[in-house]
Amino acid sequence: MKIATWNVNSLKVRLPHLLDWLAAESPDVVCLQELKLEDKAFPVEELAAAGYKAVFSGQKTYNGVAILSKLDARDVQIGIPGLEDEQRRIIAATVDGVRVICGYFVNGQAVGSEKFAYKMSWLAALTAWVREELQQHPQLVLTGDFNIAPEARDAHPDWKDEIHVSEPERAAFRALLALGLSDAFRLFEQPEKIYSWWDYRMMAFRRNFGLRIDHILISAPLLPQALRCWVDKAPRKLERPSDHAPVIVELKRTV
DNA sequence: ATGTCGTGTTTGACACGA
Repeated sequence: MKIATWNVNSLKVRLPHLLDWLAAESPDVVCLQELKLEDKAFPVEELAAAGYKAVFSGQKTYNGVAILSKLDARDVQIGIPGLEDEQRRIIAATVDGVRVICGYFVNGQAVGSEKFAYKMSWLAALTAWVREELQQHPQLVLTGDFNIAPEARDAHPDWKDEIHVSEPERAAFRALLALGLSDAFRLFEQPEKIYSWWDYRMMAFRRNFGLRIDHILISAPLLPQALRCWVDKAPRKLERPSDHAPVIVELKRTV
């Protein structure tokens, strides 16, 4: 069973990339972020033709999340319960007995800004909710664009901005791990300087000037099932790519 | 190096978010 996350930065623009990638990689579950389209514009039929069901929560221009799956997605939850938020950042569903939470975490813009305060309070609300979800669903995957590079090795050495690498953000990431989750990528030996996002500017991708901010966290009962986890840079090399590359975890599980 | 994208509107130029 392969579970993937990909910030597509406009599903409308990236649909051809996505369909090609689904055909090539055949993931069982795909969490998408930054759809940037309203629900009525979601490409339900194109994805169904590719063999995927979809649940989604979108809005005009910004944000928007979806879970694609070969099997049915059950018990769909949109947004963090109890959190007033117009920004469509969270969708959760149960697929084949695994609770999948797909998140487009707040960017935060700059440490100390109003948006940063929103990021930190949003992270606190998410953490409290995921704690409850874990009690209901021991087999849980929390994945998406976290907009946090957890450790120094997850940021290019020349990264100077504080946002995405600040201590409060990293502490919030560790608080999620402390719920009993593990960063699937770090369960395995990995090459150095593996990132999942590169700014469109400054020829960042060519220079590998990136951050590892897209993550797949898995709960303890799933640990024995984890086979591998990797970043797939192939779609980032195409014409008109998303600024993010997909991340995939493979679980030993029959679907 | 206010650099590139995607989307939207106050639309063929600029604002915003990332």
